[in-house]
Amino acid sequence: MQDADLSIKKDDIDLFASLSDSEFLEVKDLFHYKKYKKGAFIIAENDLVKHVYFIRSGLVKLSCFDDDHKEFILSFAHENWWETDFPAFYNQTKSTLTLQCLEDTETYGLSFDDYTAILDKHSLSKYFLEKSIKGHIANQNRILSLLKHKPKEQYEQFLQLYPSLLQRIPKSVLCLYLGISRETLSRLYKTR
Amino acid sequence: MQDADLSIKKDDIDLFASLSDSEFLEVKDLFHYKKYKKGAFIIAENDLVKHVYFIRSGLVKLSCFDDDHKEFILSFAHENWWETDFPAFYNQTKSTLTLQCLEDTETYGLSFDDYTAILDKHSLSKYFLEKSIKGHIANQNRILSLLKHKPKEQYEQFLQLYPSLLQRIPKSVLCLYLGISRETLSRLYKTR
DNA sequence: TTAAGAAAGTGATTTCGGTCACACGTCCAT
DNA sequence: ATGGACGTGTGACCGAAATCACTTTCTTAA
Repeated sequence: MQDADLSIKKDDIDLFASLSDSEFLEVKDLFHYKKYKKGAFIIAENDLVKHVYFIRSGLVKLSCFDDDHKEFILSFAHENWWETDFPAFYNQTKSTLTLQCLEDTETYGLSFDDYTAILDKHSLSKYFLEKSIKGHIANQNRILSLLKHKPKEQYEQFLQLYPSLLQRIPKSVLCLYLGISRETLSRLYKTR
Repeated sequence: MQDADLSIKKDDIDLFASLSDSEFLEVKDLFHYKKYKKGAFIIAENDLVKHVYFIRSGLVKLSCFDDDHKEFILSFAHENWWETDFPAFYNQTKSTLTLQCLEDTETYGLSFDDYTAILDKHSLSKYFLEKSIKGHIANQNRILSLLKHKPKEQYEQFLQLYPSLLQRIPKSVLCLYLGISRETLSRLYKTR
């Protein structure tokens, strides 16, 4: 294995695009590479959430569990997304959510202190603002389809928005995201 | 009516807090004051969405209508919130959402061009990023309570998070936000 | 190759919440 | 004061989806 494989490169994260070469060299070591196996937890319940994670490759789910251990999926995050338990990250408190890999995945972790530092020093807040707005719009669409609570429409919206994800996510997991039972989901996409 | 009443002051919008007096003078004229009566539309369907609105006082609802004119409420916005039809604002296209006043409300509108300009010139992106992250966390909580779709829990979460809003919003409107029928909402808070 | 487990399909039954219908009260404007 | 608009409460009914129980198919690892 060569050295080159272990060090982060400028086009590994789109965040670096707006930085000069010297700025990139300043910040590159703040991003900590880590590899997880399918099924591994990046964040487990009650972890202290020290990092926000850039997903370099793979697929993860951000979930919440209720009192009877029923799972609900807040979001899927795949290549080029940032994800973490945001309430816990921002307040530097214990997680109430879990972040678990649906595939082998590679991440770059950025600590809270380093995150706040680069916002100020390199005015990268515009980058994160854009990501956040996109997320906000996606969330609103999600809320809308949940409000309408028509299982068929929800499934079809997912199909339309994320056709490529459909192959990567088991139906038994997808239903935890759509908020419908495994059985109705199964019955859905055959009667169409 | 005196002059002073018509001009924007530094503590009218928390955004101005991070600006020096001279910076404030530079940008203050970009914010356009407008007053709406209860029931008025700030954004009607198919409007070109030119502004993002800071709610100075009052209460508005951001809604979506489906094909049979059924209404769904994406969010309520009250004092010190920014609101608009974000997809339409960011792409400068026609609105698919409506923004309507539940009370007499005062707003400061900021145009898209001026918005993008002040992000760069005065690095106010950190301010908007913080607002956006807060919105993101609120949206995730909302998604979670919709996923669980237990009417009782949804109502109780709203009660807990926004107790003061409860008095300002008719039950017949609240149910469009909670995603439950007027009747079940009515039956809910007496059998507890 | 096979055994074990995970994921998915399907029928039967139940239940929660939506819809419909109507009554009641309050607040204005005529 | 009267009529109308609006917001709300409540009963009866019905249907879509959850739940339960079981089978079948697909993975994966020994």
